[in-house]
Amino acid sequence: MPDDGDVAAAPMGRRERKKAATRQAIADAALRLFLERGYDDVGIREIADAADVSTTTLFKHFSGKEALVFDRQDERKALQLAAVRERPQGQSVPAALREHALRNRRLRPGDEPGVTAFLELVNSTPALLDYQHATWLENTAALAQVIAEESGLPADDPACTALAHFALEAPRAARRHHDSTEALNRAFDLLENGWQSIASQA
Amino acid sequence: MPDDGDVAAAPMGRRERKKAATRQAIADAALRLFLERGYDDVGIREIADAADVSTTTLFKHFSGKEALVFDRQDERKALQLAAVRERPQGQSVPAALREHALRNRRLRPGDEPGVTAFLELVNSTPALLDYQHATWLENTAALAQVIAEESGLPADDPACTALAHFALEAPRAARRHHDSTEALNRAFDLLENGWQSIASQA
DNA sequence: CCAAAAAAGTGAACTCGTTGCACTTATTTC
DNA sequence: GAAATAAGTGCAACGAGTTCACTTTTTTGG
Repeated sequence: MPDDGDVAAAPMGRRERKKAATRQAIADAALRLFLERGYDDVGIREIADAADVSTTTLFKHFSGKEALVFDRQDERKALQLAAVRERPQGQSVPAALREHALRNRRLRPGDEPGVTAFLELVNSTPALLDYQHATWLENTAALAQVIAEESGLPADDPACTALAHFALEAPRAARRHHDSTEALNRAFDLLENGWQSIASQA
Repeated sequence: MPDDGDVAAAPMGRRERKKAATRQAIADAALRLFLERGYDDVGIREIADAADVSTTTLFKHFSGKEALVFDRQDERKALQLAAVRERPQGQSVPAALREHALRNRRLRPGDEPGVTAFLELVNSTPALLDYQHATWLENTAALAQVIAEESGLPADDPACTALAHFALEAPRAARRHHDSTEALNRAFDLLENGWQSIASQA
């Protein structure tokens, strides 16, 4: 309680700071337990106990068990939109999406050790893969709009939604193959070739 | 024991017939209750009671609550594969998939009244939409193989998986737009145009 | 400065899908 | 006809998620 060591980062009241701290404590406890013993073998009540809060409080901060793991998906979404908006001159929209997808694939050796363990956790837990994909797809509308802007097509052209949706699905389609890089490339070949005839009508 | 509507089925023993009857009783009770009061407002125990079985028995016949609603998805999958295999001469694979998708869209006027109510139930229940889509996607591998056969591409070419996956996703992408027919067509335009350059390499 | 609103947190009880267990039938097989 | 096999039973339990009535803390404004 007597915690006066202010680091003065943002203009936050005490209340907001405490709230953020509670949230962080919960997320940290959850991630630690999940990494130690696996997602399915850790219960909500255990997490709440470890973070020293009640389950009620936990659910006021997170919408569900899966949400405990993905605390920062909004950033990923924004990065994807930026990748399209700020693509090199002359590069097509699907080409930019391809590049971005390739760049953000399951990371290679030489990342922070925590990151590897995190991805291992996600990739080995069906419930987490599903949740991640579902939230990833929420970017469809925003991405479709960016695509429309960048292509000069009407904002509500269903072709933009289609490209957005397919681009977001591509990683999941590639997941079935041993060589995920080639699979991803083939999927984007399809989209890139198909998009040419659509974009040329604009 | 009422006569089975099934045509020329294998010689069923009494045991198998009773099992099938129990299964049907459960499915019937479930659908009736769901249509009467909505999916979320009917519990498993209620359904078991209505079908006069125990919940244990219910779960020996169906893998979960959602499976009670979709008793015959295998047929739909087989029909899609057939639509590609038996497409008209000279029609491309994605064109056949487009036709099939358009033909099987929801709610054309003039079908049996039960069908309309059923689709209404599914389309208004997120849990059912998700489940339906998940099982629909299970057709990806089979569809990819048919595509490979029909295109002369290697059986494990990721491009086939990509086209299969995207074609199965197209209806979901189109769902966001008011004019779902146009949206579906735009999505398949993308795939059809893109596929030309891939298929021509075979 | 202090009362009262607002927000965070609590703990327990509850719903609901789902599973495990020990058990009883009914049917098939030898 | 006995033994193997499979269907079905009833009940208790589990865990995720939600709700409720309640306490504590922080903010606000007269």
